[in-house]
Amino acid sequence: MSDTVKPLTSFLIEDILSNKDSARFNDKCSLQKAERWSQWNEESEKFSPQLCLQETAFGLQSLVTSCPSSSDSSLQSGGKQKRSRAAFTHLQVLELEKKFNHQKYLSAPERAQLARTLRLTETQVKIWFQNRRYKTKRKQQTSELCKDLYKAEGLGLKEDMVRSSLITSFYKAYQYRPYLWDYSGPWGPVLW
DNA sequence: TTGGTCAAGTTGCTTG
DNA sequence: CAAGCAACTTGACCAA
Repeated sequence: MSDTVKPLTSFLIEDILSNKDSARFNDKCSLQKAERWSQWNEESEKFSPQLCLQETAFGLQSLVTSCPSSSDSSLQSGGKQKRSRAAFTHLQVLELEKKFNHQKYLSAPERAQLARTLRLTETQVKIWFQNRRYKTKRKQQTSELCKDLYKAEGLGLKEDMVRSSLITSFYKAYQYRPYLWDYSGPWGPVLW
């Protein structure tokens, strides 16, 4: 039995809410969560976290990402709005990585197109590319440092020590997203 | 509890 | 002046 995860964006929330009486959405928990999300998204225009629908082998659907529950408070003690952090789906990240491997910078129309395709906002795509470029640069700097250390004589560094350190750091970087391995580019396994 | 990851926030700069 | 960028920082989330 394999489950698939789909991004749930505003149009899907609307879909759930408009079909709340149908058998398709008889999962009360999902409906309540969608209603809370809808309210929460209206209250917080700035943040639009992604939800996911989980399709099981039985055709039942339920929301699988974290969202504000009735017991949750989106307000912190100081009365401040709690910051949200969207978790992009595997498919979204894969497509973003694919695009990033092809080109490091997007034009406005390209960004809009990608955002539409992935059902993300243009800002989310823009920020993702900014963060990705910075991450790439940091990884390259780290690997350069490792190479320099390896080259440096007199430090007593053995090749297998450097290799092992690189493998450890790369494993750590991808431990939660192993599916990105193939898209890791020149800062990835090429290092060794 | 702690440390790593990552989307989003912040700051300062450039460009058109 | 708005928009986008680099270079961080922050805060939520997760695994060990």
